[in-house]
Amino acid sequence: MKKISIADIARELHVSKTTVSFILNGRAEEKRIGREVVERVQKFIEEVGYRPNPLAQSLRTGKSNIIALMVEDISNPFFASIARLIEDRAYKNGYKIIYCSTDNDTVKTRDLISMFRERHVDGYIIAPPEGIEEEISSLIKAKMPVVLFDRHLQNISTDLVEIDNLFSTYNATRHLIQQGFKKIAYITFSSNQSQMLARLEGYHKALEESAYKPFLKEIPFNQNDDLITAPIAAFLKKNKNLDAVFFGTNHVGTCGLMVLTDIGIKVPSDLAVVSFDDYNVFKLHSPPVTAIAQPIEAIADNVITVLLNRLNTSSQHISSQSIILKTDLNIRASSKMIKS
Amino acid sequence: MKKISIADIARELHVSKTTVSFILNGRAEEKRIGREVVERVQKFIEEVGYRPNPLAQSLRTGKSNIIALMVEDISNPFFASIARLIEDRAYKNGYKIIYCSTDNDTVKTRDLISMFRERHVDGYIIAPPEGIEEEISSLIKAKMPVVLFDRHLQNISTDLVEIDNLFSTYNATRHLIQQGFKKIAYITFSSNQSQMLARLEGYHKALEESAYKPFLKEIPFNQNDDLITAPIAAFLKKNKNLDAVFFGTNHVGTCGLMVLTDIGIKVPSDLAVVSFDDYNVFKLHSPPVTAIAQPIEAIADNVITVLLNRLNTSSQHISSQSIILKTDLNIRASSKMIKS
DNA sequence: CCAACAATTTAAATCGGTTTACTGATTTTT
DNA sequence: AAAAATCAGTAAACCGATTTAAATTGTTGG
Repeated sequence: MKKISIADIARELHVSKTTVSFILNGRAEEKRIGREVVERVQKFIEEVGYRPNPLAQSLRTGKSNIIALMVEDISNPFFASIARLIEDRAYKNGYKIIYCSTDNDTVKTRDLISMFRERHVDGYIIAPPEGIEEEISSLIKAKMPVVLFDRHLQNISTDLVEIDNLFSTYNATRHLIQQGFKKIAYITFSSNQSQMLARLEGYHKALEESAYKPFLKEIPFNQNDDLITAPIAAFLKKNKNLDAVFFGTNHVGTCGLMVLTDIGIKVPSDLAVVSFDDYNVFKLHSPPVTAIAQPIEAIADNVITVLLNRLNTSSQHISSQSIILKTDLNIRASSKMIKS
Repeated sequence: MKKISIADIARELHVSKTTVSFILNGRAEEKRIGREVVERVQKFIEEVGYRPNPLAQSLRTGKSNIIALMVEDISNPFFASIARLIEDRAYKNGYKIIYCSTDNDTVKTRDLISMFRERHVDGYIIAPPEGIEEEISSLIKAKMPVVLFDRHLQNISTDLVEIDNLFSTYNATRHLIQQGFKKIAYITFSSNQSQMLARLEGYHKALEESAYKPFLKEIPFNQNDDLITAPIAAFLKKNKNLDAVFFGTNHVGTCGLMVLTDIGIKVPSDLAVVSFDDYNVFKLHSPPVTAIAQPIEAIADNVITVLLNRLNTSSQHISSQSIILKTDLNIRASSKMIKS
């Protein structure tokens, strides 16, 4: 019992492939296929459970019903959660997701994009690393739907879903200041990605307003936790007089907490902590850690909605939109610190 | 500058498509294509940066260079981490990953498998929900490489990578008993999946050896945290005399910790805690929580190695293998509890 | 009765590769 | 010198759909 093809159906029912194809694609009316023929074909298709070969379809039409999802690292809970939500919506709309982790690696990302192009994926959802402006531009020029999220690229105008990074860190830093903290460090990955720059700027802005001195530690991006904890530990040991520390991403945040636990610094009595992104780790930490919660559901929802709209051709010529979402500052460290 | 096809090359160089195809596929030698021709073609291909259309290739050959990865939930850190490691190896070997979350939903999984079949994916990596024995059998019968992991299915003989679940919980429960705990509860998802049954059995076995009474709470599988925390809270309130609780999965574990925090039960002074799976949440909890660590890297590594071997046709007829990996019991709760 | 037109239906081209089966020329074997 | 084998390469079929352009058949008006 081999797979049955459109030709088999045509032969069996003594009609042409063309007729069957038209019926399959709902163009029977338009193509004035007779009532009786349509019914016969549909009945037969139903009976044998025929499903067209998507590869052949893709080859002919250029559409693959596949969406490429490119994130920094699928094992990062932020991206994993978003991937999950996007996946659900995509499948419900007849699209599959083919994903990959870019590691913020420009060369790798370039390769991946060109592979996806070859495979004729229908659309792209990308948290772009720096330096791939050209490839993205090229995709856009080729009329490919591209939705960026989490960060944007200079001079690239395409659909975008982001959060208000600058305000988020500004606001959280101000919160620390209002709590009486003065020596507030900011520890983050060194990166020129838009969201990272904006976050850093928010921190600086808040400090400047109070004329406080910044304590900045930038760590090279890496997947290996040891290469993150080590510099954090070194930094904290060198700056023992800090009274608060702000972690710029969830990954840095968890690594940071590990260091604090390790070297026996108590939160928040010894050192107040705030982190970007809000996860179980921060909620369950005792006492719980204040964190900036990104609206994961809203981000995923907007991303996939925008992309699906583009794919439905209806909104082909609508100019690209930028959606900026708000974050929540979940204030948790209960014990307010009073510096003498 | 449109995409260039094999026909274009043939025309340009005054050779046949066949010749070009043979050269592309490294069969020039075998097909006795002349040195000079091979070089001319290769040079041209290099120059124009020609890459064959994978869709056309797939259509003809039936191979897609795509691996389907079906997990319970990609946003679960256990699966996300494994996905990440698998992804790396797959891409390095010229395969792409198309993934989906099954939600342990039989119907959904069935649909997904049939979609993947239509798309002619080359191999499957599956953490199977119950009730899809038939589909898996059918895949195997069709000579599709299938690697199951995390759990297995009754009467299905295919490659498998698992951990020693029974021993893991047995061992951890014994550890609790040795610490002097007597009323040890086990909270888990209600499930007939092999790994869940084995874990439960390990717990029971250890208790029986000491003739202790089991306290079991099974919660319906769900993605929604509220539907997990609520029953846990209810259970704990009903059984105030417990002195230890064992969480059967990382998800139940994190939800469990939330409940404990919520209702103000101190770990481990009020209640000792052990969880299956070891994550930041448990490491960073203060005091840190004892947990069973699955060897994520080893699991991913074995899974993809086995699959890649199968795909390399060489090991076509080698009978299927089951790999059972060991876990680590990371003992953390320092304060030993002395019951009077 | 024939042209014009509409209503159905279809042959054939196409997408871009791979593979089978074959050709024509040269060389070796018998 | 005829037959067989080797060499170098190619035409055409094929994978399974979509789509264009055209062919049939039936109807109507002049």
